[in-house]
Amino acid sequence: MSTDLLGSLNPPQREAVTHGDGPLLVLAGAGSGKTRVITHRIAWLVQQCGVPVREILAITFTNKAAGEMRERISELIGPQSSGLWASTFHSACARILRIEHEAAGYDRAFSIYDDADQQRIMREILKDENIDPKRLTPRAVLGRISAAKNELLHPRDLSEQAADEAEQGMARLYQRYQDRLAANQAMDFDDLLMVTVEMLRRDPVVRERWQRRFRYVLVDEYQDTNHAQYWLVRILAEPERNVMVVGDDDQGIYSWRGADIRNILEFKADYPDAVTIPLEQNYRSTSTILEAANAVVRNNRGRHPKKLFTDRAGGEPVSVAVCTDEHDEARMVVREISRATAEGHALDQIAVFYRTHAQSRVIEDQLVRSGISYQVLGGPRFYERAEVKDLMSYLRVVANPADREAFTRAAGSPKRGLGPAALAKVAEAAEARGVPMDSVAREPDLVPGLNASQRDALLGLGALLERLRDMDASGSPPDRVMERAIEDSGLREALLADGPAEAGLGRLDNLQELVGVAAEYTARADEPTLRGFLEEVALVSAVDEADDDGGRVTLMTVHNAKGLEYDVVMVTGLEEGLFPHVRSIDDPDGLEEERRLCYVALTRARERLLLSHADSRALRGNRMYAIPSRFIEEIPDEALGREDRPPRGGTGAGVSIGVSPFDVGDAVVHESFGEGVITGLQQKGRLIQVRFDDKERVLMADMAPMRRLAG
DNA sequence: GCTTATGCACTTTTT
DNA sequence: GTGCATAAGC
Repeated sequence: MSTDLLGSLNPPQREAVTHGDGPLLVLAGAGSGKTRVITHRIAWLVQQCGVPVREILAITFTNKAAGEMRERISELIGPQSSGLWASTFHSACARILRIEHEAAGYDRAFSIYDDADQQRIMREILKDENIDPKRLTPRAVLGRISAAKNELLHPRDLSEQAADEAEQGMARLYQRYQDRLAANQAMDFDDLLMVTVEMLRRDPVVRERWQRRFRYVLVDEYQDTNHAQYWLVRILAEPERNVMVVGDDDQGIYSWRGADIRNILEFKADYPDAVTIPLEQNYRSTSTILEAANAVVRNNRGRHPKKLFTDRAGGEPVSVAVCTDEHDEARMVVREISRATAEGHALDQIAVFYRTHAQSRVIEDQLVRSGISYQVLGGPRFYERAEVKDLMSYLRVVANPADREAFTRAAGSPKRGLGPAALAKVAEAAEARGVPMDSVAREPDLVPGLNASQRDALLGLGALLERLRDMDASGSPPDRVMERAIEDSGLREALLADGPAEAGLGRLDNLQELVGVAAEYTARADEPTLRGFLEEVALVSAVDEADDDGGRVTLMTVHNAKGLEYDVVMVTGLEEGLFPHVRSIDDPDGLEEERRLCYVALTRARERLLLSHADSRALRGNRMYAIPSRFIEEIPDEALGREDRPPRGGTGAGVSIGVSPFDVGDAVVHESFGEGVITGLQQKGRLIQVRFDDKERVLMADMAPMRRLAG
């Protein structure tokens, strides 16, 4: 068996798999078989070292990756693999917290709040604080709170560090937000990590229990871990230090989410005796694709120098499509998909990438017209659909009576005459008595100021929730509870009654699908519970929702593409200001992250890589002129299969056009936008920012129909 | 309380 | 061009 386990591995892979105890850092380049190394190492630990499967914790970036890992390990070691913990950081923490909820200070049935829940709460807090939501958006505040949590900072820490009034205010908003979550027995995504880490730090009994439990910790995509995740790994691995981290500093693309690339760059400092093993042989891409990707990322400083190689010599040249605008680009995408399928590539082996979600619509339009079936990752998600959230809110409040957000949503849908004003009264009455909203609902006479029909509606809702809770308590599976909720709440009736029949039916189908998901969960789980189901649903990611056997082309942002691979990859919108994005273009670190993002995109391709850019693109309603991304310039001509670049648009790309005729402060007049003032130059004057009456635009210096005003 | 109309902000990336 | 939030009307 051991020969089987190692036979398919190259020497460095084998070294990583058979590494003894102690810290191990695997620097795994793109496509170097890191998943293989992790799965085989787990099998090795179990079979050769006699490590019980339940003592291994494997952390992956998505639930889908975790599922695939479990599958592959099961192929290696058989049914005992079912005892393995392979999950994301967030899922692992949620699971630990359900068990240790008392030590953590939460109900066992705590709710997990998603982005929409967070926004709603923050909007209300800002309103209550009389803060103009235009001056300070809920999103911005939540971003700051998230950053603080990732650094394991509490409101009081923020308050102590505050340098001015504004920061003091932020600390206050953070505190109010936490109070609100606590009142609902709820955690947001960041809390899952932070609460777990703090519990482990605070409580030696709990800490030792989990340290003994997980004697081996393996972490994938380590370059994208944040401070909280870093500490979680460090604490769990502390006594025995059997920690293996796998990552690639060239693929760190989540710094904006608190990921700290230093975690991987400084692993050796944390664990001086760590063994470092580089995996540099790429098994995925042709050498041409690899050459292009390497050439781009080589322009970054502050990275582990490495040289990926492959023995898949040659391959098709990387091609660059120059399009007139985004519609032209979309048609090109369709043509290339048709060409690839005609040449024998399956649709599910073709992917289209873009920097921002907004770019997907135009491409989707063309795909629909051509009848090519596709899926969009991270678009409007199933679990974010209104009717799905409505149904989920019934289940959430059944599982966690303290969850007022869920109660409020359930009460409002379907319409039963309970509006915001009435529900505020219910919340107030619940607050005053210190009981959940639905126990107030069962005694509506306690709520002052309601009319008779509202009291009836509340009574009915309270009774329904009680029935559903009884079902759950007596062991009815989640899908049965759900069916009852759809019927008795009137959701079904409301969906059938309102709007065009097809729309209502479509939404009802979504609810049926949700019931199906629950039934599937019930069949699969060891101990199916409503709580367990809700948790699973709360933690699904965009990539988890993808299906890869549908025979469809997949569209996604480059961020979503991490860890995936396709025969044919198209990277669209490679334009200055879009990719690299304007928001990072003037910041050296931001620009390097954009470049890593580009590296991730290019290295997803196995056989064929197509890049495209458009001369003009409609953005936020107005049309912008664009020049090709510098990342295209960074790809050597040989990889593009040509000695000379084709001439384009008068001036050759990559050729300096000399001194811009415009300078900051110049007054100008544009053929269609009228008079304006130059406010900035980018790209050595090739791009100019102009402030017109209505808004600021970025134009190409040598193409815009514009001249300086004399004077 | 609910439905419809208008305006305005949106677009970086997400567990 | 869109979707969302607030405002006005029923």
